[in-house]
Amino acid sequence: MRKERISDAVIHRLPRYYRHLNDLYSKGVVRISSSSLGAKMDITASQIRQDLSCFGEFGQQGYGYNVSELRAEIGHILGIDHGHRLIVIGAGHLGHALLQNFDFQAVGFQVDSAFDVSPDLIGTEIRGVAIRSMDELADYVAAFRPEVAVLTVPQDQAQPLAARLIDMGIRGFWNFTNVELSTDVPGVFFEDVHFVDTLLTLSYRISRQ
Amino acid sequence: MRKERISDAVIHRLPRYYRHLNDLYSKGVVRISSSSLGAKMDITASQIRQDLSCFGEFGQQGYGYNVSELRAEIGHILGIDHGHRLIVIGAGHLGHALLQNFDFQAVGFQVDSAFDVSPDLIGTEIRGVAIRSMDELADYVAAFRPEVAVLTVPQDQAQPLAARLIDMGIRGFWNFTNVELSTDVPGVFFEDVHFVDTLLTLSYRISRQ
DNA sequence: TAGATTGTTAATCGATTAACAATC
DNA sequence: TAGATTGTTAATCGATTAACAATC
Repeated sequence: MRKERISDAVIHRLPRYYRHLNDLYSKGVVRISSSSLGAKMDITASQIRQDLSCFGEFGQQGYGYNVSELRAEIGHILGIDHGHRLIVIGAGHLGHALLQNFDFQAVGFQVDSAFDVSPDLIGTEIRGVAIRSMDELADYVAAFRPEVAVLTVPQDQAQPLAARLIDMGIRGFWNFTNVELSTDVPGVFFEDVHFVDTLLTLSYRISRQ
Repeated sequence: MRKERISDAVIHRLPRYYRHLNDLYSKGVVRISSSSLGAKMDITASQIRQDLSCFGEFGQQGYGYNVSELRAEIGHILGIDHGHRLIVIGAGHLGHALLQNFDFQAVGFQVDSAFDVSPDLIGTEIRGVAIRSMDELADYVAAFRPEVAVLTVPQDQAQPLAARLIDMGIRGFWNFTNVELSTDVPGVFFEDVHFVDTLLTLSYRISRQ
């Protein structure tokens, strides 16, 4: 039974399902039951079946789920087949690390340009991605209409830059600065990657016994 | 009323409280009520008071909370005053970015060494942190007994490396590789920073209207 | 057919919110 | 003192788990 409103709890489990199914797929596993997937992921079979039922019926009684099929379905739910265009703003160490290591294509994002203010970087290329001047940003966005921007810029620039980008039509922010971005423009989404939060959670855990 | 068992939901909100209190503190705000903090953080005042009550009584009726005091209390709860020692394993782009940009000291971690296999990197220094050969790892850990390791190594090395480090006595992992680490040794904690999960969440959101 | 496993409904559990007496 | 706001108890809401008929 498809659900109207999907809870955040479910949404946040989807990428993890996708990751585990990818893993099974790459190992050549053909079918899996909710109970064995649950064992692998350390969650209940019930939860898996409940979660999936929000989006459709992907299994078969007595058999379980076809790994390749379910992987494709969840990928589709996550929108990896939309071919979203993405730009990277800030090509310092972190931006560079992402461009160098992160497989944007594998999750359906197309990147061909990053932007920075440093004359040393402008004109260079990282893994086929051109680093352009921030002066070109507006023209580029107007011409190629990317939907998502990755922000790896200094903290104090993040919010005003986001505001500018929203005006230009950017609808998603993968934000690596340590500020929480916001807007009153509807249909704009932020994913803040707060490194410090996860390290503090770890600190909390190792600090008590 | 202090709680026995603190739920994960509460634990995961603590770093965010800390971040916001830090922000208020740096702006010179002296006191804040649960309702104005709630407005700033977009959660209910009730939730804030419930969360804090797991750890003690930090407010005052009719007044609210002293920002500096509450910040210190939450910092203490998170263990930022433990002076945990930390090492970085892998000094590629991401490791480099972290060493260059991330303020470990501000959250109470001491770092003086990173480890890598690349001869080009071994012997160099990033922001005062020495990059050493992986061959020195065992001796270093035995001598200085760091508690936390940051993993920014290739995927296939992550799990065996973690096993080795656990044997050496490492109890916390800040894991940037795209694999979920595990162990049956008790008292060892993992914080996986799965970049791809947050980007997929963003993808999900921008993909439906 | 018999066994396995689904999707879904119902039961349980836990987390969030509301209410309020206590008190600064 | 009067107003504000806490910490906590009780009420509500939502998420997780259990159970099971349906069926491959």
